Amino acid sequence: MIRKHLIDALSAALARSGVEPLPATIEIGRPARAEHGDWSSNVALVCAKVAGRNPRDLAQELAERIAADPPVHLRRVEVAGPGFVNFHLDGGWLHDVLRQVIAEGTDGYARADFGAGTAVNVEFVSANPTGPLHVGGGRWAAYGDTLCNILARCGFAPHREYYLNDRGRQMDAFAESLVARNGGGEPPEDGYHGDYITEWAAEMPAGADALEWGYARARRDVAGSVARLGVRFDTWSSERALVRSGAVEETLRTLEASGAAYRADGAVWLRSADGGDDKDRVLVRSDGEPTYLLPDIAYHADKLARGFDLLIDVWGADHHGYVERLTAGVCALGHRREQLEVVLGQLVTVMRGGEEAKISKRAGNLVLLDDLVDIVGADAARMTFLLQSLGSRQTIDLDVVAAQSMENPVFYVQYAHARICSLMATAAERGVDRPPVDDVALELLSDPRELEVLRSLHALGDVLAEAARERAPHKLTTWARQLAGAFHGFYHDCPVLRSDLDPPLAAARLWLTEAARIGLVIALDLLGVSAPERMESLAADSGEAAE
RNA sequence: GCCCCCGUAGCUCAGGGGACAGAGCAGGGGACUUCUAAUCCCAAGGCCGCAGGUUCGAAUCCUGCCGGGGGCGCCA
Repeated sequence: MIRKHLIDALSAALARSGVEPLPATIEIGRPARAEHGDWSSNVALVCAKVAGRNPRDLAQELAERIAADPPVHLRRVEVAGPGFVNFHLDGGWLHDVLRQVIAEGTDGYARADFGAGTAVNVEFVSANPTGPLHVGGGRWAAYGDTLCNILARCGFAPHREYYLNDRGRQMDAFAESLVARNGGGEPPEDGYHGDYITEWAAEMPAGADALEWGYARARRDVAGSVARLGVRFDTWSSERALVRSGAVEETLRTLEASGAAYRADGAVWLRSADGGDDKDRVLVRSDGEPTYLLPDIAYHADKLARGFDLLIDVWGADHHGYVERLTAGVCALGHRREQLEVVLGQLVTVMRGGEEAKISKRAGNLVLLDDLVDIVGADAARMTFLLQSLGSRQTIDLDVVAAQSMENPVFYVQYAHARICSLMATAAERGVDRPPVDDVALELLSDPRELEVLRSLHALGDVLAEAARERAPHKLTTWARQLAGAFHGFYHDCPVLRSDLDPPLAAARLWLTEAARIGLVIALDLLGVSAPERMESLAADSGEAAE
């Protein structure tokens, strides 16, 4: 709202100053320092060169024109630094924000439609169905799920998908290991040696097909683990089913027919080097077995055939070398490069007992996602994964996490929400009157603490759009912490229900509190973290309280 | 050798062209007869790995180096 008014004013001033061509976009931002005003524009700096003007002079001229025909809420406009045009506003623009938050509520506020209904398939986790999910899998689960939540709020139509590599050598080794343990023996050398194999083998009914049974067992286990984090997949795709359907063979035929694949040395190769890869890659080995790549290409073609406009794959960074060949294969089938986007996440390092816990399903020294959730709870676990960008490696020290679980930022944010609920409950108890927001004198909200909460709420729309566009859900986490901080500060300095408070101010503050609640609810919901109405006591939750 | 990611306060990390770089934790000092102190405030803490370049402006973009992690198979 305010942004549009200011940009319009700048645009008009530029036109009247004879600057042409007018810049394609005029950007305004929120300066870091209060003395630089509420909003700031660099247009004069950007335009100075093409306009053949001195930036400060141009900025001065723009400022004068704007002052002569001031946009709403403008108090004064100044030129600063090398040529910034700084807008100093009255608090009214923030009171407008408050009205908007209240009017639009948790469903409507900060909702965008730039996704334009784009059907986007987000594939994440996709760990092999040969065992329980380890801690690292939680990062992909939390990331993928929250990304989908954010995309949905921005107008996309996301679909959560898990791909199961349920055939091949490792599945055979997994099945053999189950059979061996079931018979009281040792798994083969290259089999799976974890304790869970022994446990699962004991559960396996006599006469069961170990591969089928083990697959179902593992899948159920993974589904249960991610469900504890609040993650549910819309589709579990099976590689075996894909093979059975003939889609893999058909993909091969299509690639060969178009010349994208060729035979050499007894194998079938993909001309991936033409698509930007280092070299051509084998699709079918000389012994007739397809490599990983061929069914993967078929799988991605299948996803596109199911009507998705965009595929987002969330992979561990250890697979980065695989991106180009898959992309080349998908493009060779006639799809556009932009339809497949691979997000690479750095791996999670788990520390235990002061040293790195090497994660290997085969060796069996797993640190399970379930273990982490047992220790810190689902909310703290999920928040932990969403704290930092996927590009930076995450180290989870189980000892530290257990010892400091109460210091997890999730409680800071949840506490803000709980405080609000408590405030509202007290207000209801005391029968405090809260007239409709339109009847309340919001201009009474002028304390820096109050305005800070409103500024924070205003930023949510931008934060969400950025998080969606950059596939960076952690930006929302950062925002939630910021809003919670602003609210805690407000709560501390600005009494809402104190008896000596003027009723009009109390009413305005109650609405401000309600707006903060709306912001927190939106963020916590998108992050997949609960918004408790009260915090459980500290003592009851001392580390091993596993629910 | 080539490719990808990272290097910011003692620690864990935000910030990823805009003005004087932020938060949490640890450590120092304060604030509860009050709507929950899981909170708040103050002080302290930085050649933003190094060196060049682009730009009116670089922690941010480009190049090179250094350091850490990962990947370079007719494995998955």
